[in-house]
Amino acid sequence: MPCRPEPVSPTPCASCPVRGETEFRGMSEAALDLLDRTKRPARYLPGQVLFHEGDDSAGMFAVYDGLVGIRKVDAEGNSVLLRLIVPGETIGYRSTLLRAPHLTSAEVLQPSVLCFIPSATVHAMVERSPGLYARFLERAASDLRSTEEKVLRDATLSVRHRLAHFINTLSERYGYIADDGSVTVEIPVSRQDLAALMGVRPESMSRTIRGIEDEGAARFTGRRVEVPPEGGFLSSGPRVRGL
Amino acid sequence: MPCRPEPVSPTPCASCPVRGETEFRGMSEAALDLLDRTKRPARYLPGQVLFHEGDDSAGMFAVYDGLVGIRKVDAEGNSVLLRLIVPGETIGYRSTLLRAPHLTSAEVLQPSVLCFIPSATVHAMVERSPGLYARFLERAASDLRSTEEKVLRDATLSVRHRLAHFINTLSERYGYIADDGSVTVEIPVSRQDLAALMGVRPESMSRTIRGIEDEGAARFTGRRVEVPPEGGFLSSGPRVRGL
DNA sequence: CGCCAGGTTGATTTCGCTCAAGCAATGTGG
DNA sequence: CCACATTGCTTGAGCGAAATCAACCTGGCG
Repeated sequence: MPCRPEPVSPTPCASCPVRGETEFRGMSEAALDLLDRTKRPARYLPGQVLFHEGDDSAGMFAVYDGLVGIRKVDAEGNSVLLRLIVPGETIGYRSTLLRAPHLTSAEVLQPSVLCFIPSATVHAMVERSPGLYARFLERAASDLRSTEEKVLRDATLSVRHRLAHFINTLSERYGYIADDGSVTVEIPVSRQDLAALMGVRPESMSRTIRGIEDEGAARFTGRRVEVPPEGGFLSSGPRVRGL
Repeated sequence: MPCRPEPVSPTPCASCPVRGETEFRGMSEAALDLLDRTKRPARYLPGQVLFHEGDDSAGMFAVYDGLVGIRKVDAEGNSVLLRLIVPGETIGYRSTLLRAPHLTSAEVLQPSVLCFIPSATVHAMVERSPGLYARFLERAASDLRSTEEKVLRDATLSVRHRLAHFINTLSERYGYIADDGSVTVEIPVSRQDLAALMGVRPESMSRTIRGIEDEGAARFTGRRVEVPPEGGFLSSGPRVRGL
């Protein structure tokens, strides 16, 4: 449905505002130069798929701006959204570095600017700066940590508490605090994807939100949540199962 | 409850039967020599804890023989068994390499022989053989993959199907095929841990097993399962939700 | 012997799924 | 410009799977 990625004029990596958070921080001039010459920055629209599970990797993507979702689908067509990728993070590093097929698919969720970095460039860079390996290992470890935490949350928390936790983490990036202390958070994904992110059916998501609204713990309007001060919803945090 | 680890006489790494599957395959003589001089092989008994979540890492463990479980516990005391570590795998590499606290705990589940490798040794080795980083990245990627698959399975499959899948994977290491084609699998963990591995309560595990027995899809006796030929249970594989 | 942890069973409840319909917003072709 | 699909979200009714709470075995082990 959406159109092709539209190339944008490259920002030099040296002055890239998010590079300091990527694996490409602290690299040599030469390596940075190679990156500058071969990267392909482009604008992507929601719905565009960067790669599918099983595809061979042509390279990795660095998120400059926007939001991308990592999805995994089983044989019966059930799917979960494993995680969201925000600016400063990279996508597809595993497949590129290990020259292995993708194990997940990646789909643009918000209008985004991504730098595509061809496999050859990545391999050339890790050859020259061995420190890069350590960075990617950190990234892998971080992804592993968050996925393990997700396993634990999904196994022990109710949908409601999982949602609270998710909105809590969102609030760091997508939240604003009003004068009265209430917090408004912009949820950057559709209801369906929100459900896929919590590992439940869309209907269950709807009902959970309904329940929260009914008791006034928060107000959902479209993709916006408003949590009252001393939010009966967020600050309650993960408690016992039935609350 | 169980006693201390009991040191065993070291097998030289050069003739270690499982080294070919570890990250320490294909290393230089010198590095291997360092490993030989500083590793501390010992025998461990079920129940012994190698480290707790939050502990600083003193080094990593290589599993020579036996079985270790990786556990994660939340604030309310709920816990899941994230994965089992079998011979040829390493434990605690993340914390050691990144000099970060452990994010999970590790508990011996079967009588085991483990080589403890002090942090200093690990760091000295990765300094000298940069290829080691690639190996650990592979390991991290592999752990990430299996954890992502677990998220998907837990979200989409019934307890029964998750159990079938688990026994299926166990059968590769712990299964024997009888003359009549039936498969017997040794389950190397307690019922409690089996439940924690599936992310359910022990009672639910009991009932699930009961249900499978009642319809003759398999026979459970203690820690042994016998699945009849053309196993109505394993080969059925993950199907629809309700089967 | 009595205790205790691990495991099973029973009764009940609750949560989330299924199937089905309804509804608003958007798009499309005549 | 209107009739009509389509898509995303919500709601309802009923069901089923797993949690909860509680009791009760069983086999080690002091």
